[in-house]
Amino acid sequence: MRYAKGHKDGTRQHIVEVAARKFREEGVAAAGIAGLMAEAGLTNGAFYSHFESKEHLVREAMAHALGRQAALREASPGTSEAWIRGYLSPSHRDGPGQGCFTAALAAEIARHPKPTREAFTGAVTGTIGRIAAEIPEGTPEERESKAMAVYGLMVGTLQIARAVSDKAMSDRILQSGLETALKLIGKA
Amino acid sequence: MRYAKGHKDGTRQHIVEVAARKFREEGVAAAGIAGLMAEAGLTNGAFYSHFESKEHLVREAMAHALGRQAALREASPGTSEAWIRGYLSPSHRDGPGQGCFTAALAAEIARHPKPTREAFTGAVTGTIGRIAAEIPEGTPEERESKAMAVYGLMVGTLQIARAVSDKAMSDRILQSGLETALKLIGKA
DNA sequence: TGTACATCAGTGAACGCGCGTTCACTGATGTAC
DNA sequence: TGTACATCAGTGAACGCGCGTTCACTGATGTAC
Repeated sequence: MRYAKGHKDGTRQHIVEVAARKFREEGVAAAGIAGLMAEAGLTNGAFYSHFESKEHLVREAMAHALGRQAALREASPGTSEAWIRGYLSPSHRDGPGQGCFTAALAAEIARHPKPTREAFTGAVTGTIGRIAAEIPEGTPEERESKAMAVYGLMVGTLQIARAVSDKAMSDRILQSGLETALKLIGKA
Repeated sequence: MRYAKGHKDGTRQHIVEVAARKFREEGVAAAGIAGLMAEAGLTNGAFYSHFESKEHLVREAMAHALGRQAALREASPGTSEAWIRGYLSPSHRDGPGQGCFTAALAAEIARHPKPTREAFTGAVTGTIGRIAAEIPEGTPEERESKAMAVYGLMVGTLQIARAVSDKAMSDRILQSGLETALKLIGKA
């Protein structure tokens, strides 16, 4: 068969989306090429006509996931509170595949090559900037500092809530993180 | 050769220590049995006369690392501030092998079988309890809630500081997390 | 219009490798007689 | 005291398996003449 114009770009995009989900769900190391391609409806061999290596796909999947999150935030600014409530919610905890890339994979990204970590750094800088922009009081430095702490709190809290086996305790952890996060940005 | 009494226990303990370090440094999935045993000065075959499976070693290594951290904290109570300063320091960021197990592996633990997550839950409960005990004000519930948020902040902040490729930014993230954490426990 | 060839996204078998796990074996020592 | 056997921590080769990656091939379509 021959393919319509833009077909290959579409396929590539589809692989990136599947990867972005599977990496967050299973971890980068645990998600293999063959399984990924099968879920995208292709065979393993096609992978290397789209990407140079698995590491390059990691970069693209990360850019996709982080970019999507940024776009969603930009689309509805001034709603830090709603964003934080969604972030520290049971449904985000229970659905890592469509959730925060940082919470799912920061520890693993820390062990990846520098180009991957550089791409990550750019996205984190953006996220912190967006949080800082909505903090009502303080100098720019104070607001950036607070935004960093709030983001750290959100990421760590979500991770601990995911790792803990006791549901009631997990819920309390989310709730506690939420209250403190809102207090820090001056919304409670 | 025949071995002295207690020799096998010593060997086992040594394997657990090596594993606790390598898991934190490389991740559980990326640290293999053969490499682990070689670093412990043994060959791969000996592993299964000490442990039932890799997953059982994960549990033991986690208990070891988390227990050690708890013991260190108990040995010098009333020094939350010093503990938090050490936690959110460049040297902790740069030495995950001897550092916080949660920050290094929480996301991976979340994908492990329930018994592993249950052991993790117990340790986290203890850590939160110790932080809560040193918060000066509030009802027990309020102090537990604050302790959960502080621990989440510490874990997330350390992870982001580790993943980011820009050293200056990483330092600022640690510093910001530190200031806010101290403020939350009423020490600044 | 008909034929020969170029294009190219995707197939699927194979590569070497390291994984977790198993197992027959080693060899130094302790014990029984 | 000397010999035969039991014990057992550790060795190292091998198991099947899935990994990331390579590559010869397929087959539908577009293009040239």
